[in-house]
Amino acid sequence: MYTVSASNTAEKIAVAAQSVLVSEGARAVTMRRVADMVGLSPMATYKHYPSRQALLDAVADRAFRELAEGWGTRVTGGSWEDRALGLLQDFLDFALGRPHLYGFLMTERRRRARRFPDDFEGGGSPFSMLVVLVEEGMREGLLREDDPLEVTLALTSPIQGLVQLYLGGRIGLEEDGFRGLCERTARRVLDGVRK
Amino acid sequence: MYTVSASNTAEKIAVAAQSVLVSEGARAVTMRRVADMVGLSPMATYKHYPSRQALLDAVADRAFRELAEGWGTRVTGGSWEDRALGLLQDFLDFALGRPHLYGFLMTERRRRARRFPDDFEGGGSPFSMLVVLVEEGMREGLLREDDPLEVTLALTSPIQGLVQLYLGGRIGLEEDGFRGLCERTARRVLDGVRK
DNA sequence: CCGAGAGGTGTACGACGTACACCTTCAGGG
DNA sequence: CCCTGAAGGTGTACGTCGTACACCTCTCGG
Repeated sequence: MYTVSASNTAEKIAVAAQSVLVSEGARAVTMRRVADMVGLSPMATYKHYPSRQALLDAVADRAFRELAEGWGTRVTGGSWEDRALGLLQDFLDFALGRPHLYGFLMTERRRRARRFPDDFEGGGSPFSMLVVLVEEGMREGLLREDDPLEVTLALTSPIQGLVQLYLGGRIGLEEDGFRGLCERTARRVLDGVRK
Repeated sequence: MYTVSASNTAEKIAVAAQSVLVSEGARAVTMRRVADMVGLSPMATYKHYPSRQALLDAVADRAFRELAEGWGTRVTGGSWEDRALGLLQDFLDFALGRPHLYGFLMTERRRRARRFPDDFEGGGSPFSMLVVLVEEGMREGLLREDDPLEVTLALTSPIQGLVQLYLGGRIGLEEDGFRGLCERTARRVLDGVRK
């Protein structure tokens, strides 16, 4: 018999940390503040996580797991293009709906996830789902024969670049306008900009 | 008659801050450390910059100005494609050669540069140079008629996305391999991934 | 019963940004 | 000539942060 939930105090701490991270960003996640939210002294946190960094790592893992459940739920049928753009919407929902979390997971996190095929390390990332879709597209003759992983990168990286600009305040568009820009950009990659 | 260099102490401070930023990142730029490098007490810094944030802003401005001098020097002639890929190389030289500075200017900086046509706010950014090239490409019938700004974004944002992944340690390639990936990705955007 | 580990506490240290009061130097107007 | 005020520099101190450390107090298996 193994313990199902070792100690939910650790979980409570992670939940508190995650809520601060989501609403105010990683800088706002202080040990004292998190401990306070859970009703503990700051040092009690260290009985569950050896350091702030370890706590943030745990939060990252939690967040990844939660996110993995939501991917690909928007559009499950329809044309190849509909499904691809559905994944795009899922990704933008996350990036624009939880910008602090996005910034934390995408730009601050080092240490994890190597080898770009993994991207989000879990199997259920939008990246890996798109890889499957790209392979399908090649089989069906919709896409040019090419390295599926690199083609997927060609489709995802422009969105990541645009989101980076948008969240950095460098694109003067409302959210709807920005979503439109992302979709147009995705189509340009599909069809090429060359005559 | 106007002052040519108001006070080079302020400049010395900025230079010191910049060197720390370039070699170790923005987090490592502390007032005490910078002051020490210049041979001042920490509080003396505040006679020249009202806050750490203001100092970092000044460093960002310096860095932008320095960078603007180097763009587009690599390839001035050759085919349209050669010149476009030359700008790509310039950009990668910067991003991979000074990763901390890149991260600071591209992801940490808020406050500045709105309206994506500006991008790097100066006229001499690789973005604005590429806009010119894209407009030329459209005039000459090399590129499909389209919004030049958005087409330029379609060409630059994948690179930014890839660099973000690479600097985040999420792409398991050596620098040369990564540069190759960037070039192949740029070509995929030019030609489209669709059959 | 007891001893150990799990979980909790308060105190304290060193780093940080920076407010504040103070000092020095020096140019220029009375 | 003094005297004033700005420009530039100093040391001290406060509040915040991560976290090391010594300590306490349950609970439970031997």
